[in-house]
This record gives sequence, structure tokens and C-alpha cells, in this order.
Amino acid sequence: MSENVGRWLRDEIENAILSYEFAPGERLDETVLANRFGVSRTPVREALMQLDAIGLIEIRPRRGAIVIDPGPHRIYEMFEVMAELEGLAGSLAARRLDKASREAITATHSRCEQSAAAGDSDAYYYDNEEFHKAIYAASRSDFLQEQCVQLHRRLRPYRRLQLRVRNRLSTSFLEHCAIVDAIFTGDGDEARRLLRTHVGIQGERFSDLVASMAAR
Amino acid sequence: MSENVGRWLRDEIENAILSYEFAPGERLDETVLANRFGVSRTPVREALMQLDAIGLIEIRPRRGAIVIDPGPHRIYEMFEVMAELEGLAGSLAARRLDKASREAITATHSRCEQSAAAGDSDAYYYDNEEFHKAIYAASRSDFLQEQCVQLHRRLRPYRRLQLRVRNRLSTSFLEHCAIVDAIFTGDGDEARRLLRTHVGIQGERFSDLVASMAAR
DNA sequence: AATGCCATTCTTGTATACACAAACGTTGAC
DNA sequence: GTCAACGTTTGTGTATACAAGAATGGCATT
Repeated sequence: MSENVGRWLRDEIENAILSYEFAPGERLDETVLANRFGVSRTPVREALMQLDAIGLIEIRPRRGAIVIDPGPHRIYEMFEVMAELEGLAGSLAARRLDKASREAITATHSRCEQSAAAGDSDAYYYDNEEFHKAIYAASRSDFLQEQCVQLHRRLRPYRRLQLRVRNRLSTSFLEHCAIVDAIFTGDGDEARRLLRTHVGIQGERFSDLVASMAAR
Repeated sequence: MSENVGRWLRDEIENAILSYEFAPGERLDETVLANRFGVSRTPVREALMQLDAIGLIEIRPRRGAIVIDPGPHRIYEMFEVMAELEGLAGSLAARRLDKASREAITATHSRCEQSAAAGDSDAYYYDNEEFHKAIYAASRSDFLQEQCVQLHRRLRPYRRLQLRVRNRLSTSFLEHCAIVDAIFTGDGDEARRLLRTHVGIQGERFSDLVASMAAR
């Protein structure tokens, strides 16, 4: 539990939204939330304010808070931006790579290899996240790293859906290999290009996303 | 005045921070702010929570809120990300350009021309912002547009400092011309490249920034 | 039967009060 | 004279009370 109740509630509600416990479009009643978590309305309001600022919910004056429903098109736009940021991170990482970052990337990369070989989609989902975070960190740009982590967090549920697609696990890992190679050989432009296509959801992958979203 | 006091306060305090009325590192006392704006502490706290979520201030538990001081290096990192996002916006704009966007870009571009010709740095600062916003809009990606506008807003004070540098006005406008040309001819890659170098602060422009920041 | 208006009720928005933690100053002892 | 400990003060964190606005349901009128 975080230092103060407001922060804790923010994380708690954020997780509930990202895990679809609070469905998109659902109205979040302050009193209900306060009772549920056993606190007063004040910290609940503070948490909601922050989630509104982040963009996870929308607070309409005098009409309460509702969970934002991004919809496939907006998700696509978010992946597009994510791809661009990851591309930048990759190109910076290639230029600035040091020993520690290299080892972190290698370590997470080999964990991905194991999960992919085992066909364990849930494990890969987690290891994949760590792999990408290692690249963010290797960019040595604190701001970029923060932006990437934040956007990654918001897209987390959809990234998970993507992995369900047939053969995605192995192709994803093969793409990782090429990315690692580009970064380690210092080819920033190639790392950027590979990461952009790896993260973006071009062509049929977009329809796959729409299909998995509809299936829920 | 916005719908509720909290939102209004958020904008008010945000402007005060961005215009250096509240200096970086300064502690923001809730009671003082409440008195100053003639409201109670509750909406002040809500405003501060939101500003913390945006990243303009930092609230340390039980120790109050302080205005974040980015420092030259972090500003550089933020410009780096901004350059990347604007590059993406430019390349999308080149691909998706329609009549309305084309006219908006042309209109803001010619206003920049007038301000630049007049050597009016303040007018150019404003027109330049509108020009860039027209490109964001032309990207037809709502999410990208929002991200760009938000980051642009945070970097606004520094963009203004940059324009003070000798000859920057005319070189900036010349770069605009090339960018418009690339977008209108549908050359997405070129638009991306030009915008990246236009927005980023490479080489001596970084020292210029540091110098102007130190001068304050 | 349908539609419009009014009243009631529920929920949000703001204020105030109280509790608790941290920082600073003062005093005493070594 | 300096350092440490205790008390006071200041300011944050949470709860509760009160006010104002929006939604909903019922009743009346057309």
C-alpha cells in the first residue's frame, strides 16, 4: 500500500480498469468506490482526478466519471505513436549502448526465448514487457523512458490480446532477434525501422485486434 | 471560468507555472493558494493532484507540492521526443492531406511569413504555434494530435526562448517553407525528416537554450 | 395514451473540522 | 560550546457535513 490512500486508490482503480473489471463506458460512483475500499469520498475523488488527467476516465462536471472506451481506431492510433517512440528508443539505444544495458537486454531477450520455445503465452507476455523496458532504459533518455512506460501500460491489455494470435509468439521472438542484432551492432536506423514494424499494427494485425476485441 | 473550481484552478496554476510566476523548485502551499484564489483547500488539492499526474509538479507524501525543475538536459530529452512526434505527424499529414487541412496549413504558414518579415518575434511565436497545430490536425490522428498539443504546451516557454536567438526567425520560416512543400507534394519521409531537424535542438542550438535559461 | 412539468432524490462539488506527521526551535545536559 | 531531545508549530491527509445541480419518476393535462 502506497504512502497515501489517494495514490493507492489510483493504482487500484487503474488496475481494475485495465483488467476490464470496470468496463469501458461504465459509470464510477464515488460513494460506491468509497464503500468498496473502506475510505471516504475525498481520496476517491483525488484518485479519479488523477485518472482523468492521465486519460483513463472522463469526468464530466456534475455528471460523474465514466471509463473511457478507446475503440479500435483509437487503439490503432495509440500503437502508431507507441511504435514511433519505441523506434526512437531503439535508435538511441543503438548509439548509446553500454555494458549494463547490453546485459539487461541480453538477459530479458533470453527469457523471451525460453517462454517462446515453451509456447507459454502468459510468460512471454511478461518477459516481452521486460524486454521492451530494457530497450527504453538503454535509450538513456529519462523522459522518453517515462513516456514509453506510461503508454506501454495503457496498451498492455491489447498487447496481451495480440499474443493470442496464432504463431504470433514465434514471429514476435524472431523480430526481437533482429532488433537485438541491430542495437548491438550499433545500427540505429535499422533498430528504429524494425521496432516500428514490430510494435505497430499494420494490415491484417489490425483486423486481428478488432476481432479479439469484439470477442470479449 | 471553467465548470468547476478544481479545473479552473488547475489551468490557473498551470499557467502560473509555465509563465514562471511559480518558479521551479518553489513549494506550493495549499492554504496560501486557497487564500489567493478565494476558495477552500479541497479544490486546490484536486488541482494539485492533476498537475502531479501531468508531471508539472511533484507531490511528496506529507511534504507538499513543489514545482518540477526540468533542467537543460531533460528539456533536451523532451524536445527529442517532440521532434519524433512532430515527424510522425508530418509524415501522416503528407499521406492523408485533404482540402481543409491544406488550407489551414497554408493560412497559418502565410501568417508566419508576415510575422517573420516584420521581425515580430512575439507574433511569430504565436503564429508558429498555430502552424504546428495545423500539422498535428492534418495528421488525422486524434491521439497523436492530443499528445503533440500537450507536449507542445509544456515546451512552450522554451520554444519562446529559442526564437530570441539571432536570425532564428528567418531560418525557422525557411524551414517551414520546405516542410510545407514536402507535405503538399506528399513526400512523407521528407516531411518527417525536416520536422525532426526543425523541432529538435541539435548541436549549438542546445547551448543557445542553456544560455537563455541561465540568463533568466 | 402520450407528453410535459414539477417535485423528490441521488450524486457531485465545496467547505470545514479534526487528526497526524514532520520540521524547527528551544532548552538542558555533557 | 555543541549536540541531542522534547515540545510547539505548521501544514498535509482524511472524514464529514452541507449545498447545489442533474436525473428520474409521478402526476396532471391535452
